[in-house]
Amino acid sequence: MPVKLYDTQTRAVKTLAQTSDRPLYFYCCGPTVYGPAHIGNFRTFLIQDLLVRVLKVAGYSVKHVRNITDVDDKTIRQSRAKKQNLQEFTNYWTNKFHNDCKILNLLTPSLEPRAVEHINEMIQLTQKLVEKKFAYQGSDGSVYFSVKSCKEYGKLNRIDQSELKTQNNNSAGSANLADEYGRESISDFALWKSRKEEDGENYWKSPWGEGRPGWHLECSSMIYKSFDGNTIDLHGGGIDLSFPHHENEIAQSESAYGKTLCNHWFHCAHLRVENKKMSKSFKNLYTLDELLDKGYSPTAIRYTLISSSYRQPLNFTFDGLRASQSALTKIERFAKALLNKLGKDTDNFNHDYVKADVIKNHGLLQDAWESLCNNLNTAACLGSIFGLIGSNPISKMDAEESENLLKSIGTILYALGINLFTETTKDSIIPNAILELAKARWDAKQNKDYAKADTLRNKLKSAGWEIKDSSADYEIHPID
RNA sequence: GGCGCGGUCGCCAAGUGGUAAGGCCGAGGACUGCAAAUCCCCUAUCGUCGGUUCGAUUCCGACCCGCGCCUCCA
Repeated sequence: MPVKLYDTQTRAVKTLAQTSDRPLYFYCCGPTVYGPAHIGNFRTFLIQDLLVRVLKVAGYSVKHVRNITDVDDKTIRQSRAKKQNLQEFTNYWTNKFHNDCKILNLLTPSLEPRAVEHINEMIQLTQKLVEKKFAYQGSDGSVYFSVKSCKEYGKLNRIDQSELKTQNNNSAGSANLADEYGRESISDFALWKSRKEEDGENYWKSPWGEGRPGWHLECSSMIYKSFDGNTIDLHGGGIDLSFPHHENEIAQSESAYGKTLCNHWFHCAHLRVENKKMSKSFKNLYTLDELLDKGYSPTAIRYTLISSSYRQPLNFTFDGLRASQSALTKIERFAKALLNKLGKDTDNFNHDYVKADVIKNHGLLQDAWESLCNNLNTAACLGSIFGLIGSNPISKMDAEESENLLKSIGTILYALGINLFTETTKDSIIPNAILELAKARWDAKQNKDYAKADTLRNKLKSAGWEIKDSSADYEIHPID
């Protein structure tokens, strides 16, 4: 099944095609490791992960490279503030990032290059640009890319160079003080930044003196190294990176190497929180830990962040999180009913069914699967799943049909990165005293001693547990 | 000012040139000793005004409103 995806550059939905028999080359701008990633960052990483998963189920092989930005203004500033050396500091936050990724069920990329390990490549790239007269050393010692030397500059974002020259007059932001740096033109950007006092020990030797790489340069170098200088098939990141970061990557790489950097650009829209832009002053910039502390499950968080169109800004709300949790419960009930039909319990569902099987026919969920292949239309996919659930098909199905449907659901859930029945901890930590009270109440109820049953139920309630009966059994749940 | 994105049921949200998926919440019903859970069931003409068309929410134009980028923010 071909996977189609919107391309920022051509502004059209295009089919992703693997070049010859090599994997699809996919590069993502990864995190800058100077603190915990927030859920907005994770939206982008989750959408990228969703794409990789969909590609796998669709039968593509993918080389997924996601970098770690571990040397830049922020990492240097923060590490010095904490009086740690840069590596010690970024290692800590890299580990934290990996841990968060694991909790959110992100697949590990094929390769995770670190910027600080590519300084030589960055110097070589800068040298090449200087030799070819695309770059120059400014009066402050830094090396800048000359935007006017690059005729195609602006092609990703359709920006006219004449606009760039006057941007500090037209820009909504504050004036961009060109003379604070040694640039010839306001739109030129730094490839190599000369050493400054505030960089501390974080500098490297180069033909232009001691200094450190510019941010844009890092990705160009890591892409070149990771994919052996080949044009890559797909490049992703948050929409804010489209300009200037990705535009600058194109300018650097294509000017230096004379070949197209990337054929397809994949950008994820931003997250808003309670309808406000995320910011520390609004106190709405949540990290994964903060949401987990509030009692939301990782699966519900993941579901919330991937269940609407990645090209639209997502308004993240706690109502939305709760809605996701309810929706997931609905899917779990359905899967459980199917499993019951086969005489199975839920314990091994994720292991036995949630897999990246490349199957031709997704049966009753073919529509759901095709929606995912169509520009990652998760909303339509989920709509199909719930449509099926609502049609109440299980009673009419035999064992083989039930088994097939479970396989189809498992495959789609793999693509979505959703595991079911993972909230087992709640049940496993019920104290024995509570278990005994609940049993006593159930027995009283069976004996039609309702007064006693209700007394015991109230007792449980005041201890923070509620009972939910079905005809043959009961469940114990903690009260939120 | 430039480049973009959007305005669909209370909230979230998909979608199509032929009269609107789905989720959450809510109403009603069944079931239940009661409750919960569960099941059933109900709720929109798609920002405004024009145009094209046999027919537009879907195409075109104008307008109103919201949002993003144009500062090393995913």
